[in-house]
Amino acid sequence: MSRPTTRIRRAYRELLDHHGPQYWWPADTVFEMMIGAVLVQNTAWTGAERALENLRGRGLLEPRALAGLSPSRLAPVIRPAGTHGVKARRLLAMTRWYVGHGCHDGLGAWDSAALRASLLGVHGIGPESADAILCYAFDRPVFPVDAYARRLYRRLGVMRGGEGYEALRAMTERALGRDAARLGEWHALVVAHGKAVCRPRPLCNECTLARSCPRAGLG
DNA sequence: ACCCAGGGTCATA
DNA sequence: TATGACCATGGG
Repeated sequence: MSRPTTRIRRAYRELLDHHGPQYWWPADTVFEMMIGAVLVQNTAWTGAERALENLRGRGLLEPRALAGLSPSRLAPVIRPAGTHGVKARRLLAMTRWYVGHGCHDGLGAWDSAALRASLLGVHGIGPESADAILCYAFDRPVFPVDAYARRLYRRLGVMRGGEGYEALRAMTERALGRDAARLGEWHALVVAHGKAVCRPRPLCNECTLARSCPRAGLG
């Protein structure tokens, strides 16, 4: 039995070899990435992407433009992302925060801990969204722990059972190093693997981590 | 007709 | 702190 850090490093190598670089996060600007992080919550990326295109077509990927909208005007625009009522409020809260703190230039100088704490104070931004934003938009070395990561870690045997979000995040950052690009790549690979293996059935037969899928019937 | 998807908030015990 | 209801569309 190897140590958790060793297993995670080995899995990283396997998934990178098998799936290749994922080139995440798909966004042209910091603000667009942040919008995507909210839109994709508990939703397939295809829906978030449609909502994003609707926003783009109306010039609403500009913070100032978006900030001028009411929730009831914004909601129908992002409808394909699902839960559009709550997401409209969340996007506006996040936009107010972003503009109010000087956008990217004003926020870039903050240290990671302060930036994280501030993000968590925004309505609609929880641990995973905050860490995704830190990692992909602000290039900070943090790992966003999602449902796919929990499933994979369980099957890799690096979890005993009730580890919380912070424990898994710390474990991963210890295993892969405090490197934003590497942690971001790992998060993307974990999602790619989860989607390939778990839906609708194992599509990823040659992947040696196929047994990490709870629905694969392999354990 | 289900089940789920790159979560988070809020109320309740 | 720990569950559970709720949000809501689109694809399998």
